[in-house]
Amino acid sequence: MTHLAAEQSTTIQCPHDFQISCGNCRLSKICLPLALETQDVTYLNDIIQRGKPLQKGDHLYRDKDAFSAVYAVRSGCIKTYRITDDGREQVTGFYFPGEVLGMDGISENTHASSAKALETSAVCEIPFERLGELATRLPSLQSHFLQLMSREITEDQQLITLISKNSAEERVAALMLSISSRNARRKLSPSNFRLPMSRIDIGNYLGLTVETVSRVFSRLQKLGVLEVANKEIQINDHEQLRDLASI
Amino acid sequence: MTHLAAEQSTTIQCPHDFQISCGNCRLSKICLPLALETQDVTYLNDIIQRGKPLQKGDHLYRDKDAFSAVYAVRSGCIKTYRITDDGREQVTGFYFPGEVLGMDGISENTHASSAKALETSAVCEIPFERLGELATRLPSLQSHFLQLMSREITEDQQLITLISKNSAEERVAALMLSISSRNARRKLSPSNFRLPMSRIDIGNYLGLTVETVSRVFSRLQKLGVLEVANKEIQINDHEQLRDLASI
DNA sequence: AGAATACCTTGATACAAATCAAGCGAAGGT
DNA sequence: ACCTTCGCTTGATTTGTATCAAGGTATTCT
Repeated sequence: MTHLAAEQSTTIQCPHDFQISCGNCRLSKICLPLALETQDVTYLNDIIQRGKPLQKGDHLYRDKDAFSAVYAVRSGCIKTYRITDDGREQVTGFYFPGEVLGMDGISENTHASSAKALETSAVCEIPFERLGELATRLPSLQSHFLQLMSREITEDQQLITLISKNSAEERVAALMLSISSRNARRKLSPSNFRLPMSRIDIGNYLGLTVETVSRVFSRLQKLGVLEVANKEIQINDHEQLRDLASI
Repeated sequence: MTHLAAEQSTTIQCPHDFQISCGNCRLSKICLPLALETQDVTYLNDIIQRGKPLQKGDHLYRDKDAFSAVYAVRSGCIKTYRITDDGREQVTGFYFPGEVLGMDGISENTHASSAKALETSAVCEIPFERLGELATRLPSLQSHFLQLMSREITEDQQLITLISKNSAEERVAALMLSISSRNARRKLSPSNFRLPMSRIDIGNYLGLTVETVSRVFSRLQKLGVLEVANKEIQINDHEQLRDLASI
């Protein structure tokens, strides 16, 4: 939760880069109003702490940790998850650069889930208290933050629907399309990407076992919809994939 | 969305009653800070519109409707749901008196789900714009509203976990326990209540078919955990029900 | 009151995904 | 370089829930 030393800020520049590299992404909803209304970007540096570097497997926060900040992903990928009473893991989300996580801690002042880096990642810490102070002065910041939370709600509800109404094939196809479109938003290839998460994580997110996920990938490959080489995914036919996802 | 005529305010008094009858419930999180900080309850009347009466089957809002307010349930029960691409219904929540719904509309300015009364109900309309204005002046109101949204997120994530990791029996048991504890919060019997929703709704909420829900109720009754007479539920053994829900 | 309709229950069967099992390849540690 | 571990794939079998089917009960409407 501490400010990182100055010499690290050269490699992880935050938050300036966001506005340049992610002008159209989720995070811009927080950064942009600040920049626009104050006409002073240094203001941003004041509220958003410099990037926290995380190694693969590091926890950003754990279930029951005190809540003090939300986090914007700068690079890499973070998964959030809960552990059920019988010890199994439920992945509740994958967060890519430009996306914000940690809002689950607001209601009880402790986090209701854990967040773990799936690969070497950097996040920006946005101290909640200062965000609150600032929001009272900048109504647009407040409304953008509410939008962020509301989006989290609708996305969770989409996942509920996906899990309870769709087949294994539809679920996997939908996730691939989701990652694809999030890549597109980041100006990356929507057809060619590396999955940062394991098959187990995918299964735990979609309510499936590893074996089923693996079989679905094989089936989709046999159909020619996509090619999969371990973690490398190449989508050959977006149209057909959308049909299979029935979205 | 309009203020109701004055003569109706005698039967549906709002929001005074909330603070008396639901001092410990969710809604208090919105009402109380207002009352405490202003020392003037009429202030509340200014922001919270008088109750909207709804008949069974009436819609409070529909998917894609313009978003202008959130709603606090005053009496009755409201379900929220989405329609999937193939026409099936996914119930995303049941809202009892003292609970707030409609936050899904904030991100896109249109509702992402529909809300329908399961029985004769009354709700309070809380115009979002005025809530926002007021929140900039009352930081505690703002933080309470954020808490409300955060709780919605954690509850949705609990449902995700329930659906993807638990058996039919566990899901139904968990729902019964949830309704039971929400009744307790309203000072109603936690052991004896009437279900406002149909078996179909329960199934659509828990990701099960009607038949499975019905079979589970029969099984639980055979075990002596609860007694079910159509919509009347009597929980005989909370302990055992918790075990069955594995919560 | 009686008919029509919606809702609920129970049984038989089918099926998709879980589980059990085994082998393979890549990565990490000594 | 070898061994161990972890992650991924594929096959055989089991199982929980969906589906199909039919009858019963409550509710609504005329």
